[in-house]
Amino acid sequence: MAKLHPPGAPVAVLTTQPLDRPLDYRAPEGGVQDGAFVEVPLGPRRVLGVVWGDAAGDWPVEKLRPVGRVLDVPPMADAFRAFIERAASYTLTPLPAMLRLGLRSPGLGAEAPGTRRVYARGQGAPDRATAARDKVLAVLRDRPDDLFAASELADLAGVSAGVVKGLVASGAVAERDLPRDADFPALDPDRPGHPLAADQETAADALRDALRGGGYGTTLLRGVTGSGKTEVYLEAVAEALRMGRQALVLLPEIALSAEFLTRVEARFGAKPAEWHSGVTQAERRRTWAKTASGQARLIVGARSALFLPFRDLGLIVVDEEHDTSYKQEDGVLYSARDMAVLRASCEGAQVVLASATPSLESWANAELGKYRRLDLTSRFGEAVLPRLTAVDMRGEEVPGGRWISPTLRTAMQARLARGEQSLIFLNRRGYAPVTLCRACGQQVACHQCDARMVEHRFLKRLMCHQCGETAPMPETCPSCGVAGKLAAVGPGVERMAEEVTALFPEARVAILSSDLFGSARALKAKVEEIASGGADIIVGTQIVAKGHNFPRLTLVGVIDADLGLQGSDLRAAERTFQLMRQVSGRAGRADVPGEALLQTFQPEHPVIRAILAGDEEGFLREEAAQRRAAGVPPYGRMAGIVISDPDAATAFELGNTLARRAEALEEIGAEVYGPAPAPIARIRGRHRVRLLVKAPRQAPIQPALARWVAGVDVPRSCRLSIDIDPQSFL
DNA sequence: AGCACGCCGACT
DNA sequence: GTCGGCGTGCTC
Repeated sequence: MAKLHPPGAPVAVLTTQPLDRPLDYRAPEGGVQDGAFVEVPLGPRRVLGVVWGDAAGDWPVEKLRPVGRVLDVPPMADAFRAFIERAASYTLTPLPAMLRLGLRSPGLGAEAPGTRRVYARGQGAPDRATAARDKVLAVLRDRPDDLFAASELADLAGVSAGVVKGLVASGAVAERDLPRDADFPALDPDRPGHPLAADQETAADALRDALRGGGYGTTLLRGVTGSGKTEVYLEAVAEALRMGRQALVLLPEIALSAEFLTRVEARFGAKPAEWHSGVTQAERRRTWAKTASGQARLIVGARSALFLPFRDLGLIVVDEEHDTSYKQEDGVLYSARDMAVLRASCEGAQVVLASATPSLESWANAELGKYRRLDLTSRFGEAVLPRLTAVDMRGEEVPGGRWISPTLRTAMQARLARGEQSLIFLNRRGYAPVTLCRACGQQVACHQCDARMVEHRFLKRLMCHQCGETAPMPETCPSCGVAGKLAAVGPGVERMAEEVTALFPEARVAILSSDLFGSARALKAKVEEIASGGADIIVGTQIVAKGHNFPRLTLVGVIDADLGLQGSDLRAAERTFQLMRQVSGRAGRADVPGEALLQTFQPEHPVIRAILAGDEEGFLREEAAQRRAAGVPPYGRMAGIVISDPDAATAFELGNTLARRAEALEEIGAEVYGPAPAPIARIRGRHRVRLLVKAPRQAPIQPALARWVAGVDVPRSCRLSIDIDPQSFL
């Protein structure tokens, strides 16, 4: 329980300053509670911190400085502090860096927010009717109970904000000031939901029981695309709300949240709070405060929402739990899926991991009995799973510079004739992955990275996919200077769109690729346009695999099913399997059966065969057996260490020193591999060297790694990062 | 992270 | 002489 420290008592305060431990201070007048948000003096500055328990006592009491101000915010709950500690030691992240994730509220410690002016339907009639005024009144008639910001209402009506304000005088539009920290609307768990199919009802019952039982538990909720996973876990959310507890739903991509918010509104009668990079500062501030007070009951967000100050968290849902974007790859390295489980175990909450294609980790945990497992078997409505067929490219006549086989072309033609949509999938952004000089044979490469520059014809530029650097498309070869000999080699989505347009000049072609949209909002608008029939053929990268619904889509053509199988990464098979299943699942959701054609040069490859057979259990069992034999995750522990330095020799020297002095790792039975150049050996001008540590499943890998790294001197110019459970084992 | 302290090169 | 470059180390 949170302890109260009397005035003048020594207390520990954790700040976000990189000091790797809390510092001791003197409790202020009136005392202070554990978890309180405080301002403390640090050198010449005042910084934000959190009271982190009793003082360490290793600093002379007479030298302690007093805590400054205690902020008027609910203290950080014991469970949240425990989570930050455990997350820090699990990921080997310094405590202050982990705390920083939990203090991401804009303006924490600043004065209370003011008001915002909102507009709604008024009682009066306009003094004079104009076309613009009618549009505004029409919007208000459609949504009589909504409150709008002036600009929001003007946007919806397609007029300027002046029109809205002009209507206020007559009383046709009512103007009100709302506090910026207004409560979120109440969610009603007892509104009638979608009628559930029998297997959905069984699964929902199991989740409700788990919640009512109290305490921590994790459930893997499996169901093919369209089987109604969302309806099932919304019933778990409803149960958490009934119990008076909070719920968190994590989504892998912000663009998906719009559809989800609509479903929440349909189920609970109001929208939940949102937390992701697209949310404004003022709104984030409100969400943070209302999460801390417990007033916000359901939060929908990106992985960073795991670090919100919940008052009583009862449920975390990780939707599309296999999605690789849940792994944070820069800054603090953590897997949101694993951190969700950790947070839930600190909070005594239930976790639901939902996916059509679960990660091998979650599947293995369910096999071991650590997770409960619920399977939804039937596809919702009448829709059936798409038929999957391989197109053996060895037997297809495809001219050079073209990638669509006659078989796929015929299938697309048939869809076009029937007015149905086709999706051409290629997981490669840009026009062509390689730009080659036909005079000297060199490929155009990034100056700062060991990576090729990728031509983006829409941008009319070359782009490095590692560092984001762009350059104008050169006229002459950067290596030999010869003009007019640069040639695009290989396909990217932009080039596929060109080929599709050439094959079907009458078709409307849309490209979906993450780099073609400046904002999540623009992407969302495009997706909606396509879904409502605004395109005949969609050409897309893996962004199309992430749960967007295209009801008219009946054919998926995978240009290169072998793409992900190249290289020797241990997760290559798992990733390819998941991606192919997810992409194929886009076809035939409504009442028309779908078809997926997978172009491959190796139809006999075990992974391709497993995908075609649709034998997910068999695939996972086979993959699990191989991982077990190799002693790799989830049947062994791994950590990746990346050392980077402007000078390659310095980085290698540190790598070699670490490899030589690995006693701390040998003690726990772990092995060290490397150093070797990292998969991308140079990024932004820094040379990267990688070591891999493999340990037995039960070995205490984190403390051993900490002792190991502490035993060597890291030169100032070197950066060393440790990634527990790395995604790629290359 | 900031910020101060300090130890060397080019200016009034 | 001293102004300021940024390498080094400290913050309860």
